[in-house]
Amino acid sequence: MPFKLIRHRMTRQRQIILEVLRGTGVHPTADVIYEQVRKIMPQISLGTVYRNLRVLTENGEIQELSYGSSHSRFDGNPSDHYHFVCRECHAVADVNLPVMNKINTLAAEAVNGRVESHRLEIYGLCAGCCNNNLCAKDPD
Amino acid sequence: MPFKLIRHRMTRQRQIILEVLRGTGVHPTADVIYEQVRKIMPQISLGTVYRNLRVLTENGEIQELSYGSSHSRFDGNPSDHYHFVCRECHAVADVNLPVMNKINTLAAEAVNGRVESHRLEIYGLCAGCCNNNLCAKDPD
DNA sequence: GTACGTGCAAATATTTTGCAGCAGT
DNA sequence: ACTGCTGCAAAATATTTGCACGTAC
Repeated sequence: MPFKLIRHRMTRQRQIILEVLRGTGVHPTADVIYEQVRKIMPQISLGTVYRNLRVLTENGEIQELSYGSSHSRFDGNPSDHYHFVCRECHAVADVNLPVMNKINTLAAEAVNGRVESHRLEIYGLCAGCCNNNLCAKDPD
Repeated sequence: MPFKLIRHRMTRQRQIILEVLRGTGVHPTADVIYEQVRKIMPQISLGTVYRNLRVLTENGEIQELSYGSSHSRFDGNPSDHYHFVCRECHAVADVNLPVMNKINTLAAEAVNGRVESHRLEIYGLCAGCCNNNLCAKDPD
């Protein structure tokens, strides 16, 4: 038997992590999630947060986003959608733009292999950073 | 004077790193670049490779790509283009698809702030992994 | 009862940085 | 000569993991 079916359990830790992620509009990093969850369950460990984020991602209940280099961010909304990333404060927000399935069709002609999905990120300045006079200047 | 102009020097190390990046079709990680450069200049240090990758990225001479979580990859082609990422072997390849500027226009209407650019990644199975019978199965 | 999950702490992996001497312009 | 750059090694960051005990099912 090459594959073993793991029967995941819904522990209190996993449940709280999921609730925190679903209840926030920002797309927090693992340690921000850790801090949030600790307010509800102070004894949780960071390792548990990472393990659960992995399990939830593999289950398709949340999604992992990685922009810039360093740390990952997580999104409690598992459905396919696009993101906006602020080049100044690095905030990540959902973009209210329909998913363009046509991109997969177009890409399939240009790629040697099988196209399954795509990921689109919009970059720029968020409203907050824009108001800090940054929008007066040209982009770097 | 809030900004200081740094006058970068073209050292032999920087030059070799740039040549290695421009001479490869793959999009290598920092330590792969390090190994390549060491064949030409064995005494170079990993810290120098990281410092130069940063400077070159800031200068717009190369670009940094980050998919999945862990390590960054670098692309010796600084012009705007899209990438294909294999979900199995994580190889990254250029996609021969024109840049769709219209996406910025569309996004500008859906975003609160200033849209400057976008990044598009196509996901799927590369030709090699496809041939390993993986294309017979449905995606996970 | 079984075996997945947890907290803790140590281990990994990746990237950054302080420092004294080196080298591009 | 000025100041950025280098190699080295240590530090900082982010994430993973071994282990013994705990708990969902």
